[in-house]
This record gives sequence, structure tokens and C-alpha cells, in this order.
Amino acid sequence: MKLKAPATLKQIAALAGVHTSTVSRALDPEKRHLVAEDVAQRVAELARSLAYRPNRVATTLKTGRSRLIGVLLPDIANPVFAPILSGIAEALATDGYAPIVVDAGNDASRQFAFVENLLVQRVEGLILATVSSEDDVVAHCVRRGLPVVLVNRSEFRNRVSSVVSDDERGMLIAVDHLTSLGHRQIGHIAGPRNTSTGVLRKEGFAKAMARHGLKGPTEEAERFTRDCGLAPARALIRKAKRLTAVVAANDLLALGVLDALHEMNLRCPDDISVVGHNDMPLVDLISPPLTTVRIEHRAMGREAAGLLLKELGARKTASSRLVLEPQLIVRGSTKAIAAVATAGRQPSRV
Amino acid sequence: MKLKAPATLKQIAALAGVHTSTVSRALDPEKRHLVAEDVAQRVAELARSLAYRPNRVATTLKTGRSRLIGVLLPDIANPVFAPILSGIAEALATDGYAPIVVDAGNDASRQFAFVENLLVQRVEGLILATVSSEDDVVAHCVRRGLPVVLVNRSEFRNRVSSVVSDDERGMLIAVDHLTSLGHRQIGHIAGPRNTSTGVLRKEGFAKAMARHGLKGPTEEAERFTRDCGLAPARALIRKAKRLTAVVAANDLLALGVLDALHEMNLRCPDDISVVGHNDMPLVDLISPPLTTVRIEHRAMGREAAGLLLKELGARKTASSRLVLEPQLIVRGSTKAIAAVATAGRQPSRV
DNA sequence: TTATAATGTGCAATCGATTGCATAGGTTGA
DNA sequence: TCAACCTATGCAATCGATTGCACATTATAA
Repeated sequence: MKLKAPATLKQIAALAGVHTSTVSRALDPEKRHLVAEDVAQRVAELARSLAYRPNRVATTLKTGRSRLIGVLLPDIANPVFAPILSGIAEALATDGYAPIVVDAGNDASRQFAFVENLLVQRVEGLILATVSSEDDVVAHCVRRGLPVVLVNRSEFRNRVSSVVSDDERGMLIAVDHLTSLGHRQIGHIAGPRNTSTGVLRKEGFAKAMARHGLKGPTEEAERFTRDCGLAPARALIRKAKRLTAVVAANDLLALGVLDALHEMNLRCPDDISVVGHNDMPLVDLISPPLTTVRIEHRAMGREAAGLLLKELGARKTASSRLVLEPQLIVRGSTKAIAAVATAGRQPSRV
Repeated sequence: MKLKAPATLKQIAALAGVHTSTVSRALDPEKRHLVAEDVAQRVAELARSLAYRPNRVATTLKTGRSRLIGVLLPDIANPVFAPILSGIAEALATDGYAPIVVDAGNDASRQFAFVENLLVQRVEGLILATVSSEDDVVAHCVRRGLPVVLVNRSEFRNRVSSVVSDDERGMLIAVDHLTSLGHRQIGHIAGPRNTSTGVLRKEGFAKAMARHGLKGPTEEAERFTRDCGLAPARALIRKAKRLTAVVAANDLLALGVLDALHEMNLRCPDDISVVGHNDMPLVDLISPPLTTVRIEHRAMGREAAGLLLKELGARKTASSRLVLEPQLIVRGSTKAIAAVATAGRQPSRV
């Protein structure tokens, strides 16, 4: 298949009877004033009638600006990334940029390969949703001077900018919600310790509990998946006999908790209340509908893209950190403790 | 921020003491034989030590091949597109291609703008998941000679290649499942009539019913969303008093049906069985777990990308149409009719 | 009127890689 | 020994747009 070749500067120049450089200037809003008004008009008219679009590839070659941004996701199939991506694409589009999306997985060496590939495409910057706490990919980009913004997760060393949810605050409102319902024996299923979200939420949980003079048991999940939530949930419930509530580090882990409860013949929320994190699609539909901490993923993506664009424009920018406010969404998986007591938790526990 | 400039052919040439053209040939597997063995070795060695990567932009400018494929999605946030995208990315990567993803919405004029934007980036082809039955974007691409493959949805005029699920068959297995459970009063919530999936599944439903000598009422949803499923579901249930099952044109609509049942104090599956379509993530988790027709979206994406790559290679290809086999996934939202009768449907309906 | 400044255009190099053509050696055969 | 032929390499144009510099023309000031 052969594309109909689009118009070039040269053709317009020939038709207008001027040099290509004049055409180039006439069509660049920043340089239009260098060109006589009548010529500019004529050229603009011609360009319009020929449906001229500058060849972005040629422009990129000359100027080094590709107007492409690489986006690395750890797992496209994870529903939280869809709105992030959507927000990124939206924000980039306003400046004529477009994202190249890569489903890079969690494996560092594969990620390197993908980053190399993106660099070959001459992306101007990277948005990473993949970082672990000490990320080599980030180090690599910093070394090469490639602008990077982290989204959703962040690094501990603040080498680059990031846009994240306030993880500690998220845990605080979750714990406050539970205590206000009378819960005191609250456990936590933490995310992997090599992710900022895993660590910060765990710390946030501990701090929030401390504010109420409480201390709750914690079990760590290996990864943020439903399956990986099952084992730690079992362990948690078995160890802490008097537990009345569990806060999970994200919704998928919360689903794992529900699986564990089911397995152990415990009811949610009658025996144990459960709180998730993210408010991903469909968690309002499960049984019981999940009480969770909502994160504005779309806004997060938008902000991350905006930040990156800003950094592309600036010569040098201090890395900044944007923290979004989470919001508690109360649904059916949490319930007042009074009810728990009368609902006869002990019997069902043997 | 400034990038450390990567190595160029010229630098390697200088170091190797040969001309750039020799370096170019030495590094191109197809042309390596034109170059003396020792020189080729030396150049390859040098290239490796400098971590040389050809500047794709320059190559594109010269050869016209960008190795980028544009992907137009109607709605990134819809969970079915994640695996499609993932499959596309995977298949493209094997040939060194990468996707540029655009969340183009359903609005035709916006879609045009996005396509223009992609053309400016010199994408070599397009994968559209957006098409409506008579799609102007397709017409536009065909006119410009841009290779296009449709995925998930197709056109009625077979102007371009497509990869879709066998929609009729999907409805057949859904209806067969229900009839085997004893259902005879089965309704259908159809998708929008400007999508192939909407129309074909509706037809498939009618045909499947006819095979059993049945005829079922149908209501059409305006769009494939949970919200848009609510109203037609209400209407359907109100009109067809003796309905015992509903087949929805996709999972989101099925969720709308569940919402409607809930609202009307009907139970699923005890009062009414519900079947969805797509088997999108998490529908196994809702209450009741959704019986649905599974489509291999990932494979669909992979095949579509493969098809496009094949067409890029060929001079001229007849448009082909790849139809994938769907599979019924039986879960908790469907139940034998006998149980329905004894479960006392009439009372709860008053 | 002449020197000076301002304005509008053109020239040509450049970004980095590719490729048809030319050519310098070297080989072969008669 | 010389023509005919290979082989390996270099030369230079090219893709399309951008941009510093130079030049020509006109406007302004003295």
C-alpha cells in the first residue's frame, strides 16, 4: 500500500514563488512577523488549500523535539492504569504531544529494553508508573538527562518529580472511619515493601492507629494482586483472634481478604469490616460493596503529564512532588462494632 | 534539561577511519556482506562500545518508515480495551514497532483530528477499535491509502481488514445455555445500532432463539455502559412479565440489568438469570458472579497487530476478516428454570 | 543627498541515516 | 602483460524542515 504523498514546504514555496525558508517562517506563528503581510497571507492560503501539515519527523530531526512522551506501565490490564493513561493522554494532547504506551511489566531488565526502545523513538520524556523504591530505570534516565515524572508510585530519593496520592492521609481517613464505628482491633494487609505505596500506607496505618492510642497487626503481601492478598489475610486473621476490621493497601488485596473471610466462614461486614484503597471500577458491585479510599487516578495522570510538559519547557527544574487528596467512599463492607458484638462473632469463630 | 547526545554514524565512522556509508552498511545485516569482514567487525565492536542506536527519526525521514502504529480507542477506561491494547503492543514489539495510543472518544470530528495528528507523526498504519457501522474515519484512511485494521468492531462494507469475535456464535452459546437450563422467556438488551457488535449480537440473539422456535423481546441501549443498560432493562422487564432470563450485549449492560433487578426487588439468578458478553475483569467477583461469553481480547489485539504488520509488508492485500471463537463462562448469574419456578417468582413480582 | 537603520528574502548548512553511482585496487584468465 | 571483472569503499544527493547569516531594498535621519 502506498500513501498519497502529503504537501511539503518546497511545493508551497514553488507555488508561492518564494524560498522554502520564507514559507517556513510564514507558517510559524512565532516568526510570521518577519515576513511581509501579503506574502504570509498567500502562503497561509496555499498551505490551507494543500492541507499542508509539517512533517513532524523532519522537524524532529532538525530540532530534536519529537513531541512524544513514553509511558511505562507495570500492567496495562490493571484497571487503575486506564484512567491514569486517559488523563495523561488528555493533558498531552493539549500541547500537541502524544504518549507512546508500553506495558513493561515489573521486571527491571525488560523495562530497560523498553526504555531503550523509547529513546530510539526520541521520546522527549518519560512517565513511569512502574517504579519501585530504588529504581534503576530512574537512575538510568537521570544519568542520561531524560526528563521523568513518576505517577502513582514515587521514589524515596527525590531525584525526579512525582504525582501521587497522599497515602498516609488515605490510611488516616480509613482508620478514622473504622474507629468512629467503634473498631479498635484493626489489622493491615500491606503492599510489597519495594513500592512506595506499600511502605507509605503501612506507615500511614501505624501512625493513624497511634493517634488513637492503638497498634494493629500487619501482614505484607508480595504483590498487589487478589491472589497475593489471600495468604497474609489468612495469617492476620488467625493470629489476631479479636480482629474486627482489616485495612488493605489496595482494592485487589481487599478482594483477597474477602476471599480469606469466605474461606474461613466469616462474614463481611458482620464479622469483620474491610476497607480497600483505589476505588477501582466495579468494587461497588461486589458483595458486599467495598468501602475504599478513592484516588483520582485520572487527575493524577493529567497532573503528571502537565508536570512533565512544564519540565520540558524549563531549562532546569527542581523536582517537585504533587500530592493529591484521597477521599473515603463508604459502602457496605464496613459496619459499626456494636453490630458486630451482637451479631455473635464468637460462635462463628468456634 | 539536556540530553547527553547519543553516538552517531559519523562518530563511529571517524573512530573506525571509514566513511559513514561503510558504517551504515556494516551495521545493516542485509548489507553487511558488502563490507570487508575485518572492517565490519571493527565497526560492530565500536558501535557496541558506544552503545550506538540508529536515530530512528533520521531513518524515518529517509526511508519513510516510522515503525509507529496508531491505535484509536473509543474509551480507554473501558476495561475490555486494556487486554486488546496489551496484545497489540506485544505483537508490534516483536517487529520493532510501537503503538501510539489515542483515547479518541465516539465523536467523529474529534476522531478526525486525532487521525490527522497521528498522520503528522507519520504512523505507518492504524488499528481502530472505534468504528461505527459506516465509518467516515475508515473512508478517510482508505482514501489516503493508510493501512487500517479494525479490532473488536467491524464495518459492514469490508473495505479493510478486521479481527472480531464471532458475535452471532457468542449469542448462540448464550441462548443455548439458557434453554438447556429450561428458560424460554428470554430477553435481550442490545448494544447501539451503529456498532457492528450491537447489530450482530442482536441478530445472533434472534437467530439463536429462532432455532429453538422462540422469539424474545429486545430493548436497545444507547451506549455500551452500565448506566445506559438500566433504562432498557427496566423497560424489558416491565413489558415482558414472564421473563426468566436476559442476555445482554456486553458485560457493562449486564451490570445495568443487575442494577435494574436490584431496583425492582428481583433477585438474580433466582428470579431472572443474566448473561453478559466479554468476560471483562472482575465480573467474576460481583454478586452474583456473572455468567458471560468470553472473548479473547488479548489474542484479538495480537492478531490485529499481526495482520497490520503483514499488510505493511505486502504491496497490496485483499482485506481479510479474522473471526475468533468465543467461549461461554458459566458462573452464578444463571440458574435452571425449575429452581425459578419453585423459588416463587410470582410472589416477589406481585 | 548621503549615511544609517530597518525590513524582507534568499542562501546554504544542518539534523542523521540511506543508497545509487563512481572509483581505486586487486584478481583472474588468456 | 593487459583486458575484463570483482570487491570494498567513498562520494554526494536525498528525505523535509529550520535558522544564522548575508544581501537587497526601502525607509529614516541628518
